[in-house]
Amino acid sequence: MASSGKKKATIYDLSVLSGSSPSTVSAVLNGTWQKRRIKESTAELIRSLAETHQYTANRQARGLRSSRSGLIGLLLPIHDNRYFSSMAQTFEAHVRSKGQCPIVVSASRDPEEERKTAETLISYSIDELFICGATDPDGVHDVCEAAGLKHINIDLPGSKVPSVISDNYEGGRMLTEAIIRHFQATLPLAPDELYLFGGRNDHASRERIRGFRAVKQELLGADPDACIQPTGYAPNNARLAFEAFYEKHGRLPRGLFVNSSINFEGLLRFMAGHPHENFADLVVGCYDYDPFASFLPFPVIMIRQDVEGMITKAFEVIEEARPQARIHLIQPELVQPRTALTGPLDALRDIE
Amino acid sequence: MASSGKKKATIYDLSVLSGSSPSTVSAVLNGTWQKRRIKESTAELIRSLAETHQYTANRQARGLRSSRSGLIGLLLPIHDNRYFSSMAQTFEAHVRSKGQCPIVVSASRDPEEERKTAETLISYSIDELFICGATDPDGVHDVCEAAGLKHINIDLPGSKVPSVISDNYEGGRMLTEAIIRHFQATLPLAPDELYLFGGRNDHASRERIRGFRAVKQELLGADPDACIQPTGYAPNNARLAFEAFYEKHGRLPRGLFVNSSINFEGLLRFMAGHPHENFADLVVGCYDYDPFASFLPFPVIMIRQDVEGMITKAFEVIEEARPQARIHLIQPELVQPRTALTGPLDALRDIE
DNA sequence: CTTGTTTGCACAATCGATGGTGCAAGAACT
DNA sequence: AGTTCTTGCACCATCGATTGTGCAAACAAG
Repeated sequence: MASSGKKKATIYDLSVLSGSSPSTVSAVLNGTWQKRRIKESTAELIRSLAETHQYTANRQARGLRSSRSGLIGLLLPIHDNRYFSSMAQTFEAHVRSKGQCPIVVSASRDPEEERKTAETLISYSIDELFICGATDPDGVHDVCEAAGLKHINIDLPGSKVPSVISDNYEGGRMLTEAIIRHFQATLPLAPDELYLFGGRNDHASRERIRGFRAVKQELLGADPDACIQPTGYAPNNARLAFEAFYEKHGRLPRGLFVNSSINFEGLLRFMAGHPHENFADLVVGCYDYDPFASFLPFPVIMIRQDVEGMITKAFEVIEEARPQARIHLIQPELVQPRTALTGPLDALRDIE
Repeated sequence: MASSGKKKATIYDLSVLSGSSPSTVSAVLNGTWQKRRIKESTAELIRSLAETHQYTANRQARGLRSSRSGLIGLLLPIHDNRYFSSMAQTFEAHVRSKGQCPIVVSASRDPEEERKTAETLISYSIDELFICGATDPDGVHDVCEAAGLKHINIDLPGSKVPSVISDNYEGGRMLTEAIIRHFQATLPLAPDELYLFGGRNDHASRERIRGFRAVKQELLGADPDACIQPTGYAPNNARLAFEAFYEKHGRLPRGLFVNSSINFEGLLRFMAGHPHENFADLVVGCYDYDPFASFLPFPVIMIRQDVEGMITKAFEVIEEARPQARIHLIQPELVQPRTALTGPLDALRDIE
């Protein structure tokens, strides 16, 4: 690949060119020169030399010396999903606005991989780590703790440091209620016509399920265990669960609470094998927002988690001196069918 | 945040503990010890000490010395979109399998930001840079070139180094033809009933438009200029264009070629203000695949670009000794309506 | 028992930036 | 003129790992 490049200029090069010492050059270029009483004219000279020689500091050297890197990490389960990708997008904007460099990595919901990934990031001396949706937040905590790295949990809580998460109980309630109300004008739902699919034994799923069951009890008067089907997060497992149900009952439940957009993809895979008409009376509630899903041929009620709110709060909390290991709840938002919300992309100007 | 952490162990700590010199410790731990004729027993001792003290090398120090970092960068326009997020997901898997650390950053389609972001990555001594969907690939090239950094273009081509991109002309043809054929059984399309919306003056859009026009000429016998509406990539600009058309004609064209899923979101925003029934005879072709979009209430034909293929090819090409600045075309795939394809996530096991 | 080899490792310079300390020249003051 | 400040910068150790070089001890050969 193209590599004719001469070596990058260093403070030593500039020190020779300017006739001052490396430390002076360093001070001028990193902004501490006032403190070091460098003459304005000297600074000016060095700055212009740096400009013409396209100097940029070697961050590895700086980081080595200062044991900080300017990197702020975000550990995600996956990239390929609107919820997490908007998390990445929003995170990036925040980090950039602080003049630091975001580094976003995914760890596939694997506790071992989460820890190893954290180790790797630590070996680059990242300054802070945002742990988002980790399967084992406390495992990652131990790794961070041992390295003295500031960190915080998002999306799924840990018990050792503060966590900023959606109010999943309330969100679960809102979504369940919205599904039920959607049927009230016509043929009201029976308790065993409203199922929850997807998710597993994590805090978010448990809270959503708790909200789901509570509202079913309140509004439908019953809450059969069989209506809870935590099939994990893989789309294909969800698909299999839908197939199994369909096989057994000859149809889907009229009301579906789908635990995440990833699980919803499992529903799509199921549907690909069946004609649309089979789902004429279906109402789906999905715990996650996706603009395209909102316009599907059956009513899709969605929950949009407040990603911007969570990231903002997380940055506030992580800066606190002695943060308590408490959970900060961020309210999610109910999104009616056929709604196209704006997202982080709308903050970007479109360069034509 | 939690920071009781003792300092991390260094080779100097281990050298004291083991009674050997730092260089010996270094050699043992980085695998060059055979070459240095270190006794197996010495190596064993050091390895066990490293184990019990949880030693991990400081990559900034290593990178400073060796002027490599183990980081491989991916520069994206945005995160928050299934095409680019699957790019990130796939890229990450490839980099991890090479034992290196992926670093994914977005630059908002802004040429200036693209260059600055590349500069930043370079200051961390990244080893390679994959430039994906850049508005100004050659501008980024100059920055990389000056730093002697290996790089390659993906998705949008540059003229200075190899590029791996979709065959957008062929994809445009396929998609256009599929839209037209979709109407042939019923009431065939007239030339002025098939419009293209979205995209701008970039290579991908130009090629897709070229394919679009060619097929219209071939199959419909005409290709009016007015049918090309390159509204940029922002969803809201696309929405405005649809509104304007609707205002003027009282309806949308029956056939729509939408340049990207982001532009498609603009169509959704337009639709949110109008009842579904208005779009009973609509057929949309979208140049990008999104599983939810594929199941919308009107036929949506999509193009899935071969992300895995592009990334694989890019890794091959970037390793070549003297790569030519040529364009490698990767064939995209036509996706019929109501199709739920598997993606990079399916490679992950689901931990229950 | 001397000379030549091989084995096994230690030493020290180096990557580029940072920041504490020291010191000369000029200004201010007595 | 002598003393004390202040200004303006240079010097040097340091961060942790890599790597070329040198050298003693162990061993083999004659």
